[in-house]
Amino acid sequence: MVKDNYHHGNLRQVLIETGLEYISKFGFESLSLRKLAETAGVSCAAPYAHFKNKEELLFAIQDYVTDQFMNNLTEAALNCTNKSRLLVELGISYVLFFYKNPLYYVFLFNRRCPDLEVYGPFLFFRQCVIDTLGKGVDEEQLKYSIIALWSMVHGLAGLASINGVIDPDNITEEIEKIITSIDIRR
Amino acid sequence: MVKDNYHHGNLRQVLIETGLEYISKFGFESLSLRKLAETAGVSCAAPYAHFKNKEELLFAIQDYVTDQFMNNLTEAALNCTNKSRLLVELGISYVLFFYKNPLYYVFLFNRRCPDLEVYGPFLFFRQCVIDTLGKGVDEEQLKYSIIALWSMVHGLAGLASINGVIDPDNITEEIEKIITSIDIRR
DNA sequence: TTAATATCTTAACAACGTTAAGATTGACGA
DNA sequence: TCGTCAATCTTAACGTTGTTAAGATATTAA
Repeated sequence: MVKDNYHHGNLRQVLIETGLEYISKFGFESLSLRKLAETAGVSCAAPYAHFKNKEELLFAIQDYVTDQFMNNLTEAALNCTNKSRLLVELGISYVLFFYKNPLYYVFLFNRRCPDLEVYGPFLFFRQCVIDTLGKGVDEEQLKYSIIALWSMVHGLAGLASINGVIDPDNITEEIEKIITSIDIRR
Repeated sequence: MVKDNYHHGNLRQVLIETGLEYISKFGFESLSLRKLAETAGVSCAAPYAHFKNKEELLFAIQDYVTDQFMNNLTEAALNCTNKSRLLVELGISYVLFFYKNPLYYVFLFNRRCPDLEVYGPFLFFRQCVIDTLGKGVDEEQLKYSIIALWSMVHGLAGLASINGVIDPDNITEEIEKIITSIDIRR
């Protein structure tokens, strides 16, 4: 049995992208390497030429989604002309990303625990908070405020898809009202 | 092969408890029904007399942990004599529960999406917020504030075990400083 | 005592992740 | 152009898993 193309040519990227497609629909727990290989038109052992095992493919997909997430955040910051609204826009963008793809949430945050000082989305969020609050806040207090703000946005991102948390007809406005209902203690 | 006790006698509860023990150590994803059955000294098909399938056992364990979590919250509220500290104590208790058992977090919140109006821990948290803030806040504003506060505590619970978020030598104090660094907008 | 029911065992099935051994392809230097 | 070598893929097999069917054993209740 000889195929005209013995080599797939782009298997690694195809596995990542079709894998992600599956995860966004059904979650990463039920993803099967064999089915993924079959979908790509390749034998069940072929993926092992590109990934050590299933977990390493999942890590690659995780990095892929993290990039998308990060781009989402930076874009929101760039599109924000009114500096006083930076944190609000950033928060909305953060929550919306996972509201649109609830299954990404666990996949991104609760598989490979990211190290805080290397984790891009957090570093970017922190810098935005620092830029916004300026020099008006005590440095130690600022440290805790950053974690608190991040926790709020991050928590809302995880809860947003729960029935009753956000009105589906007013998503963006609802998120903004929630986010702006708390204030930094000075 | 005849055992003196053909019937295990307490298999259902044993499966729940040893299952939970495993989950707290290794997470629910790698839990195996067969190994669980073997540990209980029973054949691999025996659990199916008590649970329709593996998922239903996991749901039962989830309910079991949710009860523990709920008891944790109500106890914290009962032990709080100073009414002005109710929300702080509740938040600390909330975060600590998952700081001690990080693997419970995904297991509780991101498998079977709880309905907000039936979910005990949220209902209790909401009532505490209402009791604390009293009549001083606009009713619609209160709705969003509750979600914001819950998001913050809930988010922190998920992030707390990430390296760098909380100083391990000062856990309770750190959590309090983070929680109290934001305020409700009135 | 007997019949019904709950609980368990044995045996088997398909699907899964993974590995070993070997085939095919493409790239590159002699 | 040829031969080598690494990258990529296939085939075949292994052990583990969740699940089911058929039947055995214990418990309960009439």
